[in-house]
Amino acid sequence: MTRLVLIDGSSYLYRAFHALPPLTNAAGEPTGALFGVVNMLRGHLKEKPEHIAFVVDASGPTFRDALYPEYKANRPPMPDELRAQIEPMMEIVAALGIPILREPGVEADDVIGTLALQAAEGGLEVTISTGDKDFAQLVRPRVALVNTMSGSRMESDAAVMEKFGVRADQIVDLLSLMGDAIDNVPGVEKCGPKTAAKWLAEYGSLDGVIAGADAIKGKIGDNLRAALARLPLNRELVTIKTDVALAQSPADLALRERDVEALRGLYARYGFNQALKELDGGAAAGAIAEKEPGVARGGGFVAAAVPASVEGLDPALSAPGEYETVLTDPQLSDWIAKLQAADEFAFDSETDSLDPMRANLVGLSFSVEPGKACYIPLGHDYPGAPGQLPRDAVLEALRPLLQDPAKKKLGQHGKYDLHVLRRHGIVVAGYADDTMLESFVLSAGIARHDMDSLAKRHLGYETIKYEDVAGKGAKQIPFSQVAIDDATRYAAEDADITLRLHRVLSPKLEAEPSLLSVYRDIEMPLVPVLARVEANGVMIDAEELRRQSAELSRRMLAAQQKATELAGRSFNLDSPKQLCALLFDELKLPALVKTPSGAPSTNEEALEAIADQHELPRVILEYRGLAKLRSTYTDKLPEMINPDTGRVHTSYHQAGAATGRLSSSDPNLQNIPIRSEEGRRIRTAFVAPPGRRLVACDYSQIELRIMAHLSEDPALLRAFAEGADIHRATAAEVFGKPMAEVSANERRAAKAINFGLIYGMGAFGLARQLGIGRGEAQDYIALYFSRYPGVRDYMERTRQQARDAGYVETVFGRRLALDYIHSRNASQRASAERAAINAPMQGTAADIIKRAMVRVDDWLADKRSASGESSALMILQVHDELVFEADEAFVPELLERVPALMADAAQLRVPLVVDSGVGMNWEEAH
DNA sequence: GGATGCCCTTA
DNA sequence: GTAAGGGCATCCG
Repeated sequence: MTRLVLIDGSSYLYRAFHALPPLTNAAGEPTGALFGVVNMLRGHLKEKPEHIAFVVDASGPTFRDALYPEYKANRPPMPDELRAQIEPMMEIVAALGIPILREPGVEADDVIGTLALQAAEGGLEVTISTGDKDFAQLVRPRVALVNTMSGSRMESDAAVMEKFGVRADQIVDLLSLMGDAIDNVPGVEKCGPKTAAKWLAEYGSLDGVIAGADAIKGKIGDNLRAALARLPLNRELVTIKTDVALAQSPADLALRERDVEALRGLYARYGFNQALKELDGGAAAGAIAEKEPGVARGGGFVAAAVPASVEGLDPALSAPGEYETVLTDPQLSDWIAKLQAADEFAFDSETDSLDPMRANLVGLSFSVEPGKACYIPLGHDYPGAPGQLPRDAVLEALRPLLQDPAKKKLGQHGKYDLHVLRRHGIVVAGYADDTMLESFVLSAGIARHDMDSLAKRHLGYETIKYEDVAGKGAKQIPFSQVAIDDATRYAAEDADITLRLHRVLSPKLEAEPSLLSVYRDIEMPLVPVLARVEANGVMIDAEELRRQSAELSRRMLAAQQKATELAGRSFNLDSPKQLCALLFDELKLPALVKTPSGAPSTNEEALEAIADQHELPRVILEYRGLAKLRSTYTDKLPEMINPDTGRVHTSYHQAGAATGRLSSSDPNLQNIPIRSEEGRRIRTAFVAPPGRRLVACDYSQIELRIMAHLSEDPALLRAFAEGADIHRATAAEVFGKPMAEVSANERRAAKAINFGLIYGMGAFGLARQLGIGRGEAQDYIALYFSRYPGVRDYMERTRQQARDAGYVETVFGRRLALDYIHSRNASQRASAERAAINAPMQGTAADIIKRAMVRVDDWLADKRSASGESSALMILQVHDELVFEADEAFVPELLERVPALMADAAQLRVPLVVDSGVGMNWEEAH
């Protein structure tokens, strides 16, 4: 069967231009769109189609312009950087031997439509390659659609139905109803793909919908009726023609010989090194290497088109797996023997809950070689479930393996499994590798680290989703109810894929010594430590919180009554929308702040700004503060007490924040209020049990100290060496007076500058923070940099590093990739620059406290009271603070040792200082 | 019931 | 101006 590939050149050029960063070659010529198109073409040529064409729009009007003068009228003019890439693109296409079609007076879409049908009728297999969904209307036998950018492929009515909810022959009607903003074709207001598909399912066709329009209820029905008159025109505009007169027929479109010399020149000129290598080395056509300069920070496009790192992958790593359900003793013995013989094995547990502190074990899976894995069901209890091996006996049989520190184990987010197994009596040792953390260390800032994403990205493998076996939403069933065959496919795959991912990710880490050490020396040792901190949990005085809730309720009610009185009517104080209408429409108060979407904001800043003109804003702020405390904290925390332990157990997410910080959820114990008086009271409910105390140890000004270390600025280093109040010292420098004469206001301004520096601020932000003019803020900043030139140089160095390498690093070598550092969108770019400034400081602080946690945990390990209980437990981490619960008698030893361990967790050019406090509750200890 | 917008809490 | 998680309203399916 001969094949014809029809490439929608214009569509790809535009999409690649917008999807890729503004790459340039050595001469500074823009190459981003070109790069995307060239890789797309090489992908197609790899399939060696016999016939191929690259179709582009000719200049000049077409029949659609005649039909509808506004057609495509709101398209912005082509950017110069894109226009400059068209000629080179045509040269490369020609040199590749691909026929180019450019038909005057006919849009590329119609050329493609006509050729596709002619070819299909002539018996060719046609593939239309485009980023434009409108082409779905052409899908039929022998005509398939492929989008190399999204990686999607539609070759049948069924695929169209799956994507759009209608048949291919209904696509035109669907598009007519939806309209097309890009082409300036207005559809039915508020009618998107879902609504349009629903109507077409009901009425069969556009004509059916038009005829039945009167029966459609609601606002959307009105919208439909308002649009009725233009729907027939829409249909003409969105229909791709299949009968235009063309000079060429499919037979004229044979792929020609490529001009290697011309290609060599072009590739070299535009810096397409990988393509060049393929020309010279004769490597597989279409290969795209991940290491190609520019691609690493190119991000999405290449990864989506052809998963970049899949190239050169051992085929065994992307093949389907063979999975075994272990239901008998001999099978179990077999697998235990395999695990014993393996250097390292992957494991995964299945449970009936996402909360590792409540989950019951339902099954275990293991893998020792790619493609081979087993699932041992232990707790499937649906009616008719096959007999399973007894859970406790299986765990006993596995115990020697799981608890052997010399037996290396591998998982994906294994902290969860460590919890589950510990709660079933197995304390796993030798947990050596975690694919989530491998990915986190390798590509923080550019990738997700969940298994499904990793499998797709690194193996080109589409995993079975949890929803596929257990359903979703209200209909979701617990894993114990999932049929064992389905469970095996899902669960064994998890272990299998984990092992395969490790085979791909591990060598990448080994190749980068600094990343490897972040992974080996910081992240992996932290896993069991975090598991212990989470398992320890914190004791909460639920009664105290309930009292506070009641008190807050009373005050909220009072505020609500006052607000109703002031407004002259009742309204929902929680609704920004109603508030907006009331304050800005009815009461005509000025809307001084806008939300990101452009609506008037009712946030604190906006309300403060109008608080002198009306009493209501102040009352709303009062209500908001109280409501936040109650709903988020005093009501919620008592609900989160684990019934088994009587304590609250947060989850720390180790791959959560791109800078390397931890995040905390369920509940988040890293944002417990402290600034306001009533908020701080919540901390009195974080208590120590009788005979124990809470001890809080926090790093003082750690990020500024890191800034001093990184910038090596003499004045800053000196201030820290002398142990000065850093904000006061900054004020003294900036305002040119002795420390003792710095006013409270000057110190406040200096503090704002110091914080602003850590966040990569500009004059605008500082002005806002201090409530001063931009010019004045700029003067402060200039003054600051004149006193601390080392800091100014460091900031510029960091930006430059981010631009050159596409990433920045912490003191310990952790990297954060900055995808948007070359964005042509100035605000995105500025944002990436601020992140670049902040990440080394925030990230180094995160590295330091992580190292400290491992050391402190190790020190605490054998500290026990006479009764054998731990003398002290690490119970919380809040970015620069560690909280412990300790025997009263052990507190002095803890205070002697822990702050020192924390301070010694890094050797910087300035001392690290750790403050500590002790109390019956967290508020007192702080 | 799920996604999104807005607002607010922390370091 | 950096980094997070989460509650409530609202819109849509």
